Amino acid sequence: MNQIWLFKTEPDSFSLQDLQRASGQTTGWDGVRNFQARNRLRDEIQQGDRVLIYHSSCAQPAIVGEAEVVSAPYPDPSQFDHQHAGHDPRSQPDEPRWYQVDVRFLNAFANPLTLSAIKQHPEFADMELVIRPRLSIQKISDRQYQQILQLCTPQPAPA
DNA sequence: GCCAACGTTGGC
DNA sequence: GCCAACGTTGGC
Repeated sequence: MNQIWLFKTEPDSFSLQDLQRASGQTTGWDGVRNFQARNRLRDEIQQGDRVLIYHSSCAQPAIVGEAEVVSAPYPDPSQFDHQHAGHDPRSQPDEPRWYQVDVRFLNAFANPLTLSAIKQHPEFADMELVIRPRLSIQKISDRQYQQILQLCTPQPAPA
């Protein structure tokens, strides 16, 4: 059974549109440097899982679209790259500290679901986005996912 | 740009 | 293993 996740990204660094334009509409989701998020990437995420993409630290924080996990977890290569901001001197190739997966673009929502809208909906009160906003890899329940999809789909035009 | 919340580090 | 200091995140 595939799980649904929410990945946060700062659109100034890497946006959903960047993913859409990427080669094969796919990118390695590198740069996660938080242990709980790492544990989920390494131990729980599976190929085929669904990913909601969330834009943070921007004018309109919102869930903006969807992607799909298209690889198994593997060590984040940037941790070994001395030129890279994600370099971690404590990582050894035989004992990597940080992991990533590859994600492929699926779609951009016609109506992005803004954080302020999420906070206005009582049924989202237990979302990790609300109660643990700093965690960068979040779990989404099936029920939450269905509600999010409904809110992100264009509403029929008034008659 | 501010600042509150929170994760990580390191001395003891 | 505690906890103070420090760094980072991210909404506003």
